[in-house]
Amino acid sequence: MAAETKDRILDAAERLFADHGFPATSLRDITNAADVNLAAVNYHFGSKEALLIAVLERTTIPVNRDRLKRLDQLEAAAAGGPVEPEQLVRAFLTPLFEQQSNWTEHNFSWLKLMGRIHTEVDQELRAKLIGQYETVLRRFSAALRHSLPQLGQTEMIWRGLFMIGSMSFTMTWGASIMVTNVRAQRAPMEILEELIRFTAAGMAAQTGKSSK
Amino acid sequence: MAAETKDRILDAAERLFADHGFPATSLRDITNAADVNLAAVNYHFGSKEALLIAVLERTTIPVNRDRLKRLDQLEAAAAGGPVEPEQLVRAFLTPLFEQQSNWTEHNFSWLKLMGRIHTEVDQELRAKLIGQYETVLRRFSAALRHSLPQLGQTEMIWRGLFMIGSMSFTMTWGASIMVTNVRAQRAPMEILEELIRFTAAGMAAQTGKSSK
DNA sequence: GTCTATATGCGGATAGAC
DNA sequence: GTCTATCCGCATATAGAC
Repeated sequence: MAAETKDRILDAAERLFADHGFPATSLRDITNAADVNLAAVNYHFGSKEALLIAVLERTTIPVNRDRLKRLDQLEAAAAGGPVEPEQLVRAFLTPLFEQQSNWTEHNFSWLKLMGRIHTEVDQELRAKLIGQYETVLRRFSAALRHSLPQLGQTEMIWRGLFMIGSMSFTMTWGASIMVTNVRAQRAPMEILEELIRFTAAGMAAQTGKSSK
Repeated sequence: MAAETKDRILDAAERLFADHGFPATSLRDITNAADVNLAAVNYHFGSKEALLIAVLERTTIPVNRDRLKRLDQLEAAAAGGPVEPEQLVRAFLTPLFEQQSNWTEHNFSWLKLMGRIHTEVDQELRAKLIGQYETVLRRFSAALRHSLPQLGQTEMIWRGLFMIGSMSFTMTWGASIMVTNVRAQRAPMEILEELIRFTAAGMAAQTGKSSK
């Protein structure tokens, strides 16, 4: 039953962290929801913070692996030439959405949690998590610079930030908005397509120096 | 000294909520930083949550007033015709950045806090805050539909969400990124211009049904 | 209005029985 | 591996002196 207990804790923690945030979620909330003993978290994971890391890595590792695989394929197909910016944006965003494709109010916890992480976790813990993204960010920004040579490096950094912001906010609030606003109803993959169109257009927008 | 105490609490709370988040900040942290007595918060504001609302409203009210004023001017100038989407995006985003134009690591608390609110505060409290935005959102989305008639209502909702995501994430993390990455150095008003270019391009991106 | 002292409860973590 | 019982600190909030 050991493995099952661990997974039940991970599932409950993922959902509760996503819904209420990390500091606002107690171990008692988690162990009650998972229907396991209070002491089990510290037995299996060591601490609340280590539990958070385990929850995140369960998904970030395969997502980032998939991102790099897609980028490899695009660059191989381009044979040294630039890749379409929209293809790069797509390769970066798609693995996230595929991770949890049945995106309903009660079934998109990891996405929502990842959205939260960017704004909620303290700097120190965040630094650990960002380490996992180093390769991904480096390779994608190099590819984008190649395909959008008119962009300066500073512009690239800021536009990348804007893109991650759209993505993260959408993951955090998208499902809630679909619940409260019937007009917003869309399948997750349609929302992904909307997000790709929006961010690809933003990334490729004219730079400040040229005139309209 | 009463008014001064209240303001000192508001200033300290704004900075600490922004840096560490609402649940992770204790009243002790706040009253120590403000150099006032622990009991002063409950005396002046009633509760920790009421203090948060006071901190937010100190800025949201003038910002939203300014947004509507700018929109009034644009619509008056357009005399019933559509307003350029970029002008609408500019009118929506500028008041925020002007609110705290000296944007350095330790001097952009309110922006950062507003970025956090979208992801950190629980649904119930957020609903109260969103009430203040109702008029603003309704009027801006009507104006955008007028100037981008090819967008369906659903697409408009999602693109608005993407825009708010970019804005919110930039406010939360922009200053930290400037500190850790020298290449990202920019004046706040230049970042605002970058954000306007990015989001205006995204809002105006071709819709899904048309071909590239 | 401002302070000290304190009520009361929840938090993470652990000791030790089974 | 799982449980109960408990430690101990910090949280918000308030009572009541000044």
